[in-house]
Amino acid sequence: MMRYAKVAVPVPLKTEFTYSFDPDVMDVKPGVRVIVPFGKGKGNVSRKVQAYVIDVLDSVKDEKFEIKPIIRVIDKEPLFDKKDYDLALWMEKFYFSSRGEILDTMIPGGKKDIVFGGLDADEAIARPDVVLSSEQQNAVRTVMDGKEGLYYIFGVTGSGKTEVFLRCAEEVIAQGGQVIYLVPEITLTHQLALQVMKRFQNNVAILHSGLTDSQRIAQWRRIKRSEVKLVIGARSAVFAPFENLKMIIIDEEHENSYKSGNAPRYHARQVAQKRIADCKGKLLMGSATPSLEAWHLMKDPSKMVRINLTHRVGGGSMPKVEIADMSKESGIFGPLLQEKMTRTLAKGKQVILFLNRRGYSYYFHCRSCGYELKCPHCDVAMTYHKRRNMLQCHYCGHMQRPISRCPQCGSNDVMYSGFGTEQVEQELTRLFPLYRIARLDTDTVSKDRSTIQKTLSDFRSGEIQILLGTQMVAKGLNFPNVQLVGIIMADSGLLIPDFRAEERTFDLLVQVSGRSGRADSDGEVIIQTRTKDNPAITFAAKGDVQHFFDQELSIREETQFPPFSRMANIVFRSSNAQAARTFAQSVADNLRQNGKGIQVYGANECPIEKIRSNYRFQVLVRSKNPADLLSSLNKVVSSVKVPYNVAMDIDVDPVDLL
DNA sequence: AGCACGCCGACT
DNA sequence: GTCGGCGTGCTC
Repeated sequence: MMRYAKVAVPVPLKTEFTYSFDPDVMDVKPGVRVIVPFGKGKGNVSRKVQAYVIDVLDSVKDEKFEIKPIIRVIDKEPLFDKKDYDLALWMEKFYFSSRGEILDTMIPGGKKDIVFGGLDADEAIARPDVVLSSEQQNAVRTVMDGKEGLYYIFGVTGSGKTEVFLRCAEEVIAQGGQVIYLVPEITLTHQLALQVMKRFQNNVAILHSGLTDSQRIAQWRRIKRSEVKLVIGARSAVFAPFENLKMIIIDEEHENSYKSGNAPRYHARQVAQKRIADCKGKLLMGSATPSLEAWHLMKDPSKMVRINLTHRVGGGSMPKVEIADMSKESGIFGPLLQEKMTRTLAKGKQVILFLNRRGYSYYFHCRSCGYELKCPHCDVAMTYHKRRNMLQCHYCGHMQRPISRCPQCGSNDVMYSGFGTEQVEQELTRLFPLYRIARLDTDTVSKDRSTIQKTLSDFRSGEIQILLGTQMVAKGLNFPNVQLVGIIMADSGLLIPDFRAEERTFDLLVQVSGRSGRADSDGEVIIQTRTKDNPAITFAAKGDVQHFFDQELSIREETQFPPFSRMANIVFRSSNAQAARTFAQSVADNLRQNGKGIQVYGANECPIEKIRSNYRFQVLVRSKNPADLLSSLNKVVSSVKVPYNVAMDIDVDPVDLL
């Protein structure tokens, strides 16, 4: 007798599909993965996809479609249970994704996080015998003796948050609980993994990017069988299927990598909150620069308990920060930074330089007709890479030969302007010919992974004196001999049309500054900027984190931006601009008419109007009440029919609006 | 999403 | 004449 299985397929369809199987031949039960034929495939044969078994039925009412048989069963034992599935359903409602795609994200072996990493850990995992400062001890006690709920370790860079996290984890485990420890993608390295492994021995499972699918599944099973008590991993580790979960730790809570950029656009912090509420556990987060969402919650201790760590533990103190006004300068290095570099290097100390742009130069611009060169597929300027002698689009990767005359009017009066790390490196070799310089950005690293480790160990040993890089040098580095950090262009992120531009700039400045003076009291930071009065810059220079966040928070309150409202960004994309615009407009109208308690903006072009030859429009929806936002979106989304040539992507709680 | 089918333009 | 562009439809 045939039986039937309801399965979820990893496609953006919110329906479950029914397949048949012979129970004498196959052991199909809820929670296992199966391979099923699905839709049309190459050469008229259905394509085979991995699907997730939700339910098993004895009979099925007469359906008008053909029921195909399951091809094979992948797992002997279930990989997910009712609780995991319930979480998937919660996410389906919350993030407007499909259960199939969500399960595919939750469970290893499906879609994997594309992770790029390899830096040293910020605060090397201390030996367990290390003596905690009284602040740290107090932090551990506050968390462990408190009741279930949300806790935040707000501590300056280098204040020993990691050690507090690990002590709390140890205590929870000692009490029989299980712990998930989330770190930003970039932090999860072999080194950190080894150290955590040493400390927690065989009680730990590490979900990192280097694992193969089968290794990931093996780790997942160990978690499910409670063979381990601690999981450490990036964003998706928040789904680790512990039966007795009691604590989730989120290190560097403000990091954007906790928000997924595609398919189920979930935020790990949000999912963590949900899981913690369900299991009555504790959510422990920490950062030197909290997200405004967290900062807002901390204002009310009944919602989130804030614990301050005010001192550096490595013997260093906070660096002295100076702003260098570049509004009247034309070069890359102003006199102040150049002079400080000369002095620092002469003392035998090291320098880190930060610039958030790679490549050689940015804008190709014709001075006679005003033409600006853009990528043919994207609404983005092409970047010139000198070593490769190529123009490259940093969005789609398109490359073309550089040009020397204007393609529009033929004039030779053209120029490239704006500089990136490649040009800075060239300038450095000219200015400081006696020192060894290394550049760390995706261009120098993508070649192979070992270069990054080599560069860092050469820097640590002092063989390299100047380390120049993008985001990659902004966080996670802890080099005691670094006494000067130079931020070459602090305002580069402020021009982006996004309500979080200042918050992000501030975070970055504080984090980069934190690389200086880790081991002594003479650390210095020079912030070069053309907008010296911007609050993100002035507050970062003063190291005044609290006042910046308070001020930013009151602006958000006045303007009713998050965290004082909830937002969704609906993006419509199509190779046919008119189709995208028309449909976006109709959804916007529909929302205005049928939504309740929401504000609707648009439809408008996205700030980046075109990416990969897709024209993009957006509708922004916002509400004071998250339930109104979700129900309005739900009502409209389920009633509209998305045209076949338009893709609609709903991003709830977006981290950027580009 | 991913793929096939089917109908119109410009090319070895 | 065919190759291939993208508009349309469907997935148990």
